[in-house]
Amino acid sequence: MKRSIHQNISVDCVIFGFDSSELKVLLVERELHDEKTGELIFKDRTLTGNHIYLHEELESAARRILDDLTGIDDIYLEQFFTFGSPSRISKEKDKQWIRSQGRNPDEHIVTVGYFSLLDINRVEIKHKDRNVAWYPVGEVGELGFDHNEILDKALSTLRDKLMKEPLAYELLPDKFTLTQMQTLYQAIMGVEYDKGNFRKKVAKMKYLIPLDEKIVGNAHRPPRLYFFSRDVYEFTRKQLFDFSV
Amino acid sequence: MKRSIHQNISVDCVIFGFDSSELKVLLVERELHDEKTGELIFKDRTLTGNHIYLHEELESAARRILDDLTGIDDIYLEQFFTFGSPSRISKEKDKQWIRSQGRNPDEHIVTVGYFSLLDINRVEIKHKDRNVAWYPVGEVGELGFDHNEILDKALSTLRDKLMKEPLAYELLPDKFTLTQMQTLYQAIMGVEYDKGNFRKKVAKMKYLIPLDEKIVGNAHRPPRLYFFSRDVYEFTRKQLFDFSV
DNA sequence: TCAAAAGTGTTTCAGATACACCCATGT
DNA sequence: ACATGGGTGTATCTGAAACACTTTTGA
Repeated sequence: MKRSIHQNISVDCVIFGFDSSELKVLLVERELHDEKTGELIFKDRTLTGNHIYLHEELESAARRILDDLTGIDDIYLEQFFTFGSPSRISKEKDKQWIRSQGRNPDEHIVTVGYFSLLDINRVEIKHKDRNVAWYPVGEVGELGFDHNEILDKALSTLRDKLMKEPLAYELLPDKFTLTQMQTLYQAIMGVEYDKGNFRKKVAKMKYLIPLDEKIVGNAHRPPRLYFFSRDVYEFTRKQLFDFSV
Repeated sequence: MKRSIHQNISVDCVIFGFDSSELKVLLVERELHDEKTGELIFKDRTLTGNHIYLHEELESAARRILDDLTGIDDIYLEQFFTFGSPSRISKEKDKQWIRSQGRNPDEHIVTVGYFSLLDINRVEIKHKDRNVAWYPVGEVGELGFDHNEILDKALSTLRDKLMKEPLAYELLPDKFTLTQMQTLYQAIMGVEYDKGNFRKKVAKMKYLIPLDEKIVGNAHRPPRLYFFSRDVYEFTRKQLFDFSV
């Protein structure tokens, strides 16, 4: 069965990953070749996105894209902003690209931005027909369409949320060390934290549970592993809520 | 010149106002009458919204709605979420209503939510063909479509933003007293604040500038008037930014 | 002169910050 | 034994919160 799509509505996904030192984003390579000569006209990168189907939930459309790309279906996902400027497609190369896809570059397409967080090591990126790779968020260069703007907005939303919710575990392995976690916070927030104070804060978060396991073979004192307990988190959140005012 | 519209994309505006004691929202009355008998089938309220034009900025579409309704064109406006569930139009009366407008209730319409803040006394609501009125946010009842959900999301976004930015002045008259401001915060946040502590905080906000003017005739000690200086605000924000790590 | 709202000052307490120090491991 | 990152403890400072108090007006 073939489903019809919304011509004017798409979803773009900003997929963040963390590789133990840097925050990275998943980008798709875009190459335009001359139809006749096969000569390369340009080569750059874009976020991953797609049109939504008629009668499809926005979030489902985003999950569909993520699943296609990563094969994982339980990824953290969050809508952050909708971009609908008519000048979203204004650069000449974007128009060329759209024409090469048999589509009309003068269409006015509104796109709903989602960002997702995942442990970079969980994923074996599916190549399919296009090249997909991780890029440090600070070194993405000029992306296609308005995707630099979309990435920036995703990043600032991520920073805001990270200050309010313990999202770090979404980007880290199931078991992680506090140094990994601190590095992650520093990479995303762009600031340095005091080790002692950072750990004191974590100690107050009862949903970050220390294990007896340790990592050995580091040529240093082996660090303790922690994991995030969703149960405890939900429970303490409810408690907080109940007693507020 | 007639502009074509996007069939599947609309903008909904949650317009907040404050009347010196309560937070209110602007709603449009919706009445459906039987075509033949003229008998009233139902009567309820909805937010204000409309389809966007092809090649129109989302924010412009929202401003167009606001301007039509209030005649004011410099209103604070902020996108907060996009609603695209295919079940947005599922209640029978919503379908009836849409049919009565000559439209198809099975269309899948994605709507971008904006909320705006304005001094309730600035506005002389234009009636046009429909009844428009202010309702306390806690007493809106069951709205049409998914508009209760949209209103809730707008409210929680407003609360979040109010904790980070001095938005209060958007809802207050140009000159306002600190008691008015405190009442506003309490109305929106749903908590009580200590008078002394509230004023201490305000004293630290250099962009809230006390005037020599006072309001007389209150049968009490006349309160001092304050106003919000955007210039000072921008300046101190930049300063803060410059010195942050 | 009294009621009521405007406005100020003081004390206390929790949490943030800075920073010094000890611990465990591989080389 | 020592370098290095892991991990803990303590002193200080800031700001939030609680609350008592004074001031100014109209009635």
